[in-house]
Parts: sequence; C-alpha cells; structure tokens
Amino acid sequence: MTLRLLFDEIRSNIKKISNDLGYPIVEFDVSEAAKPEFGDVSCNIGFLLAKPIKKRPSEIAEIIANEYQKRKRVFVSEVNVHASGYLNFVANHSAFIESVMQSSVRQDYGKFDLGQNSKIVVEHTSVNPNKALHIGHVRNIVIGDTMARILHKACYDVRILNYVDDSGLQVADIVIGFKYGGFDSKPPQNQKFDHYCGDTVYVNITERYGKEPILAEKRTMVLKELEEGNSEVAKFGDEITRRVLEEQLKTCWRLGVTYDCLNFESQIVRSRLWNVVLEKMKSMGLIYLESEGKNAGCWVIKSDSETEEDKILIRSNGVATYIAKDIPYATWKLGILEDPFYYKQYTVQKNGRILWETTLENTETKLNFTGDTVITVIDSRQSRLQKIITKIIEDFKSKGKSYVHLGYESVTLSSDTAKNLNLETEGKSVQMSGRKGIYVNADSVLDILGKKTYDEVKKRNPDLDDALLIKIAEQVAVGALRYAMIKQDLDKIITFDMTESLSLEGDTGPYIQYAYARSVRILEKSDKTPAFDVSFNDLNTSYEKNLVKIIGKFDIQVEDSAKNLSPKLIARYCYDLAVYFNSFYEHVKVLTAESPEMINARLCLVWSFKETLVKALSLLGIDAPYRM
RNA sequence: GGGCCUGUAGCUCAGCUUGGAUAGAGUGCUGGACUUCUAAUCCAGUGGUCAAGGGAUCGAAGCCCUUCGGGCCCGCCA
Repeated sequence: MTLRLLFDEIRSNIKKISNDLGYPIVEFDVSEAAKPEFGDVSCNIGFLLAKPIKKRPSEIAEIIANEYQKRKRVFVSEVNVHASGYLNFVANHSAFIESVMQSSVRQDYGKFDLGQNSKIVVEHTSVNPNKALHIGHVRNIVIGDTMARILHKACYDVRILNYVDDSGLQVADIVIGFKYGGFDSKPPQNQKFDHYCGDTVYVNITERYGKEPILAEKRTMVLKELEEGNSEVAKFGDEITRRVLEEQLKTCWRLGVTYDCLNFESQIVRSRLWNVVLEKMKSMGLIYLESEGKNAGCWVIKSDSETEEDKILIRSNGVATYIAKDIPYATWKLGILEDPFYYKQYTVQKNGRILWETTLENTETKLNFTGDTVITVIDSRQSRLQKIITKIIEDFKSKGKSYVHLGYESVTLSSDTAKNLNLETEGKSVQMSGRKGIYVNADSVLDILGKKTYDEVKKRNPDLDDALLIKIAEQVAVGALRYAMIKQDLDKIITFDMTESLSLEGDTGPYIQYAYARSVRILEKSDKTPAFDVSFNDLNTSYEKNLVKIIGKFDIQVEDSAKNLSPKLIARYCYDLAVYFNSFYEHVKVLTAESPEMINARLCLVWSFKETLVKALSLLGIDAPYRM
C-alpha cells in the first residue's frame, strides 16, 4: 500500500457512506493532510455537503466519522473530526510502512499506467544548425527530455524527435560566411565547430549585411538553393549543417539527452508533402483565396476573431510562407498522411538507443515515428503560430487535443552576466540573441560548473582517482544545470546569472545528489545486507514516518506530472525526498542504533530511500554519484 | 489597438488547475550544532497589506470584474 492505496480506500468508503446516508453526490477531495498534527489524510466532504443538507461542516464530518468507525477499515487506524469541519484520518502505521517498504524496492516502482501504451511523440531541441546550444536552448531540451522520461514512466510509448531546420535563413547566413565572407571552414585549433560557426561566423556575417550589399544579395539565392537541394551550394550547406548538428548533439548527449529520429526540414520541403497538405486543406475548405483587400491574391487561414489578422499561407506570388513548413511536419508527426520518408541509422547513442534520420533515398527501411498525441516543446513566443497549427490539425483530425504545444517562457541573462559580455543594461535582464552574440553557451556553463565541482569533490575525497573525480564532477555539473532549468514553472522567466548558478547549496541538484551519496555511504559502511522480511513497526519517529510517507508518494507524483505535463513536480519531489532524508540523517542514527533489529529496519529505510531517489532523479535525467 | 504570460518575505520561487485548518521553501541576515553514518548538511530566530480596488461565497493568495506595474507576440521575414 502506497499513499495512493490509502487514498483509494478512504475515497471509496466515504463515497459508500455518503451514499448510504442518502446525501447528494459531491466531488469531494481526499488528500494529504496539511500538517502532521491533523493526521495523514484529510477529506473536505463536510464543507461541500454543508449547503445542500443544511448542516454545519463539523456536524457532517462527525456523522461520517461515526459511520466510518463501524465499517471495515484495514488501512485506517483513526478517524478524527477537526473543529474546522475537516475529516482527518491516521494511517495504520504498520500496514502502511510495510507496504511502502515492499513496493519501493520493486524495479518498476513509481510506474503508473496513465498512457496504456499509447503512442506519444515529444519533439524538442530543434535548434537551427548554425550555432552552438546556449542556455536558453538547454531549457527547451531539459523540459522535453524530462517530460519524455516522465511520460515513459507513465506507460506511454514515447518517440523523441529533433527537428533540424537546415533550409532556413540562419543556415544560409553561415554558408555565405564560408562561401563569400572569407571564413575558412576549419575552426581554429581546439574550438568546437558549432561554437566557431555561432560565435564567429554567424555574428560577423549578420553584422556585415548592412555594410556589404553583395552579401545580402547572395542571401536570397543561397536560401533558394538550400531548399531545392541539387546544387553545389546545397551540398555544401548540407555538409556544414551536419558538422554543426554533430557538435550540438554532443552537447545534448553530455546532458544525458537522447533522441529517436532527426527530421530534416530540407527533406520535408523537397518531399512535396506540402503540396499534398495544401490540396487537402483546399478541398476541406480550411483555407481561402483572398480576392480583395490587402491580402488579395493570397491563400489565407481565416481568423476566428475580428481583431486578429488572417494568416497568409501562400503569398500572391505563389510562394509559401514559413508556416507552410510546419503544417506538413505536424501532419507527418500525427501520421495523417502517407509517410514520404525512408530511414537510415544516424548513430547508436551512449545508452544503446539507435538514432535514426529521415532520408528521401530509398533505403528500404520504413519506420514509424508518429503518435496519437504529439507534444511540441517550443518557447511561448511561438504561441500564436502554434495555435494556428493546432487549429488546423484539429480540423484535420476532428479528434481534438492530438497536437499539443508545450510552451515555456524564455531564459534571459542577468545584467551582471550581460556585463561580462560587454553589454550595459542598466540593471535590467536581457533577452538572448544568437544573431547579436548575446548568449552563454551550454558547454561553457558545464565546463565552469565542472571545474568548480571537480575542485570541491577532490578536496572532500582525496582518495579518489582522477578519472572518477572527473566523472563525478561532470555528473554534478549536469545535475546542477538540469535541475536549475526544470525546477521552475514553465511560464516563469528564468534569469540566468553565472555567479548564482555556481551556488550548489539549498534547493539545487547537488543538494539532492548529496543526500543520495550520504545514503549510499551508510549502506556501504554497514557490513550487513538489509533484510526486508521483518516488521518495520519500530520505525516510528516523525523523521522516519515522514520519510516513509514521501517515498510512498512517488507514483502519485508521476501521475500528476504526466497528466499536467508539468515536469517541475518531479523536481520538487526529488527535493522533498532529499529534505526528509537529510533531516532523518541528522536526527536518527542508523549504524549505531540500539539493537540489531533496529539497525536492520533503518538500513531498509535508507535502502528504500536510495532506490526511490535514484529512480526519481533518473526521470530528471540526473545521475546520482555514490561519492561527492 | 489586439492576444498570451506574469506580480506572494530584501532577493529567487512553491502554493492557484480542484476555494477551507496558523500562507510555505531556498537564499540573505543573526545565533547554534562536526572526538559521531560526509557540515554541498542540520536546528533556531529574522522576514509577508499574497500589486490595488470591487464582486459572488458561511469562507479567497486561489473564482469573476476593473485598474496598475513587468515580459513576450501580432510581416506577402524565417
């Protein structure tokens, strides 16, 4: 019995009692008690029935409590009425603890069958392949990757996609840099190619457009050639794109992120999927040829409201707009149209997962990366566009809610960090911009964090060899960055400050990892293997009870997080686990407990905690080092 | 002008979906705890007109309306 089973029992009993008493049906809430002194579980049914049956909440709670006493109650030891009107329950300690301990050591603990193996696509990252990933991209990547892991835990069949926009202006810009801007396509020694393209070539070329009209002229031409795909420029563009992509992926893998398939925009364009979608939209009457007004001669999507502008899909000169690349891609992800692609293996990733890529050449390999539901992780500046796509897809599928835009607010740079980039902002934070060179690269942050944690781990663990120190430092650096990017609500702006992000205390990834290392250490120092076939009744301090209770909540957290597409709930859960463990650690001695039985019982609890934490952290993509 | 998001402690944020018990963390500041399973820790104190006003409710940080402050989006660019 985890907490969920306790809730379920109380819920069904109250429902029965209320029904037997002839009360009207109300949507009452059964939830964890707000404070320990109230008990373990609370129910608000008294408040809800107060009006319909004209009794005071506490009076109703009293009646139900009396009735509850008469019923069979296996997992509830006490039913109390609070003067406020709440109905409070105390769990049967021995039954509860026994069940949490047993279930928490199971390999699949925390799993909750919400998805019933239905296919779900998560698309994230999707960074233009002309630059290195900066910390703003990291937020996207971490949200997408974490969500994918949580959905998998909630029994969805998850496919992860990364969309490579290799035919856009940004790629054209660096192609121009190499072809006409005088840049060598070999980066200076020791510099990653993506850093070189983004930090040097891209920033330089966009700056020169104003002064050198010849470069600007080349732009349109290069862009066209990239889309069409047969020219020498297109081949060169493809080569450059792939070199950048490879370096970007290295950063993603460093963060513990993997994918199933890379989708190249150029191929979507060249596959002519757009024409099929267009004809279908015309025949379904989803788009209109405007005959008058400022949009005369354009195919448009009519807006619902009067104030919102219509969205142009095809210009009066017959050329499709940007959104025309997104719509066929969205239909492809949902498997609405016949798949024009073949697939070939890009690489095998570190975790053994094969990464595929789309191709238009017939490789005789047909795979399926579509889903019944598609989640697209894009920052909320794209909300308007995503709303249009969602609407069109709904018209296509008529099934509703199959295309979900998971939006999030952007990452800005604090004024201090901006100052380090020679940018004076008068104390205000500033939006990042790849074009203007205002950003902090993900690799740099990880390197700086890694250096700091390396020194710290070495100081604390002088006995460890260097290779291990480096590994631990990297795990802590990644943990710190991933946690910082995921703990906050999606619609809050994250202001990134380099100095602040180096803090590893308090509500941080390393704090949680540290709790794990402590638990491992206890188990390591004990010469006994914990035996679980005993009674745990003696674990009855508040520190122990709290820890058991939080461990017992894991599957509920997974459910909530998956249902609400809210990855931060798992981050908070990990933090709470660590807080309760640290408190236990300081107040309750394990290895020097009063009896061998007590030592064993507490070792079991530590083991349970360790297993649960490592599973929860893995949903965040954070490794837990055993020493730090 | 329209749309989306946001405003809770000095600072950074939980809580708001689904109204209910004394509004919680981290950080900062003050003080305390290492001969002890790792002090990246723990414990105590400090700190709040939940932006403002109104409404419905027995009851509002939460729901509705208005106002104000902050951010983002609204091209026959991508």
